[in-house]
Amino acid sequence: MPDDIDRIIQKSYEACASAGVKLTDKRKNVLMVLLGSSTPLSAYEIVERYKTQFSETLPVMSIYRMLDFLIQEKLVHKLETASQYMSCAHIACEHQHETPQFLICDRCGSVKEIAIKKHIMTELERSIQSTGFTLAHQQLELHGVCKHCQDDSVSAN
Amino acid sequence: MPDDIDRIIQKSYEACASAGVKLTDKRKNVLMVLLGSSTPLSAYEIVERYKTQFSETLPVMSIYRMLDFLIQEKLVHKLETASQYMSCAHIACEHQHETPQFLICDRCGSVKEIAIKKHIMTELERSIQSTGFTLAHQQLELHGVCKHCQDDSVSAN
DNA sequence: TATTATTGCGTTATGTTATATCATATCTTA
DNA sequence: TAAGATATGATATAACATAACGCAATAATA
Repeated sequence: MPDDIDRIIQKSYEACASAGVKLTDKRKNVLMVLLGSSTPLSAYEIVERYKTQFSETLPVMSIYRMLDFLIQEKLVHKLETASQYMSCAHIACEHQHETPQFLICDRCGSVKEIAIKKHIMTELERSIQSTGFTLAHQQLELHGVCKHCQDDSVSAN
Repeated sequence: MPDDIDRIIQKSYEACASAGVKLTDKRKNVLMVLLGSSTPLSAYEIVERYKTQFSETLPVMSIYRMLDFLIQEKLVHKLETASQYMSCAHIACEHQHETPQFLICDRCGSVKEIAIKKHIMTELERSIQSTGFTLAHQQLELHGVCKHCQDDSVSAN
């Protein structure tokens, strides 16, 4: 896992470099916090973890700014329905990013980022455009219960 | 328009009656506030409008409770991505409610509630289920720019 | 109709998420 | 190294939301 993280960080540096922006130490650390979490985190939770992991207390304001940066560079997603932030699952992938679709487990809070099939998205878009509406950032957030939690509740019976 | 509202309120009473719950005066008034607004409102905005329309100041806490009730009875939707509330566009319709899909204009704040095509939703669901995930409340919120605002920005050029 | 239970709502306090504003520090580059 | 740009810190406050407790109105039932 740490190997993975190193590789993702490496890729992140490259992405920022080619966009002409800088992945500062603190921005990188915020990204590391998110990479190290199995669930998305709120800005305030990031403050907590940052303190634990890096022995430094950052003001929330700074965290929000760094999140803005990371979101801009598509290294982090914001889950609007949960007010939480998570690292993009595809930083180290070679392929282009597609429409992100998030499956949010309302029981354990875990989130799975899956790519929505192109043709479904195309149809969706078409049905939207017929109303004269133009989509901005396409992102779907769907709430439910993940496989793991379903299994748990079965075995609990 | 007032006729429409009367009819919707009437329908709402019936829906609550058959669900065995009560649409109190205040709950009804909150619904009226939402019905009278062309855009979704935050809980705090509802407090303001309630004061104006009904000359009575309700605590936010109460508004939240009434909203919870109205949402439960499917008379009101919460837009998670905007933290705002709006009356369901289909209270007075006869047909069953389908997956609500909201097109939220990031420029003027207006929201259009459209029904997503059944087969698109089915496909979406299938691709989700293949991951073991079970959907809870299906609701899509899509952000963009509405036709009206697009036209405005064209004529502004 | 008196008794009790339930429901609806008010009140107060506090938690959570987010942004505005101005100050300071650090990095670039001429 | 000075000038300007970028990044971060500090403080305050706004906006959204819930917890906990209690009272009052209504409903259920003896």
